[in-house]
Amino acid sequence: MLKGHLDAIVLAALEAGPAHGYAIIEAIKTRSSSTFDLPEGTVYPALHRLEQAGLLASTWTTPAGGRRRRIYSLTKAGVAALADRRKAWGRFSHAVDMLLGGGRAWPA
Amino acid sequence: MLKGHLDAIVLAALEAGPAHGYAIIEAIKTRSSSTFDLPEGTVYPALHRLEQAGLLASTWTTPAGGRRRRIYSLTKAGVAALADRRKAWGRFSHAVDMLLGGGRAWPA
DNA sequence: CTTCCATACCTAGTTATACTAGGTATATGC
DNA sequence: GCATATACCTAGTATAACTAGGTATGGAAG
Repeated sequence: MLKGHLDAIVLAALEAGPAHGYAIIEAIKTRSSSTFDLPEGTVYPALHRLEQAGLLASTWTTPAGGRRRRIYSLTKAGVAALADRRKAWGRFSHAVDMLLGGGRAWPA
Repeated sequence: MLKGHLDAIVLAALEAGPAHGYAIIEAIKTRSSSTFDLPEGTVYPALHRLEQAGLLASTWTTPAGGRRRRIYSLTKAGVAALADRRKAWGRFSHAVDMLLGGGRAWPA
């Protein structure tokens, strides 16, 4: 369960350049060493949501002798949102690390 | 949004010893440097859920001249679950770090 | 040559979870 | 005596992730 962090992951996947949905899924799987093998039903709606929110833009392409693809790229707002999400992830994961790392006794 | 990780946080808060709900909320706030200032409506239902699942046990106490408190403690299953959740968090956060840390170009 | 798999997209509906917004009650400080 | 902090609770809401389907093409295997 990625709840709340999927957007950041998808945005980050597009940081290196535009890509289509299926490639994004593969990239997330590869770059997470298969920790995240996301079903399409998770990623496609997320892409639509992010486009709706103005963080992504898309165009249809049909490569020579290929299937139609929808290419997504980060908008300016998307780049900014990614930076925000990264900071939020840093704060979040640091806080959880503190809480889980613990094992200290209760403060008096 | 803590989705999916709240259980681990609550279980970890009880690792150092039994405590009541309100104290757990305070401890989470303190030990996360106020990153997590969880509303009661989040924590109490979570405690009930975890008790229902057999990961926590509770007893009522009334300290001298005090309000009634429900003291929660980890069960054996709760200790085991915490260990699992910790591992899951490690895998999860490491994977997200890889994905967000990136910025590399697409592999050919 | 056809059958299967990988590619590539989609959505309606379910589920689970965190949160909102209330409510109750006691002890303490001003 | 009134506000604040302590201490508990629950019904309802929002929404995100996932399940489980559906469509269609290209290439490989048989």
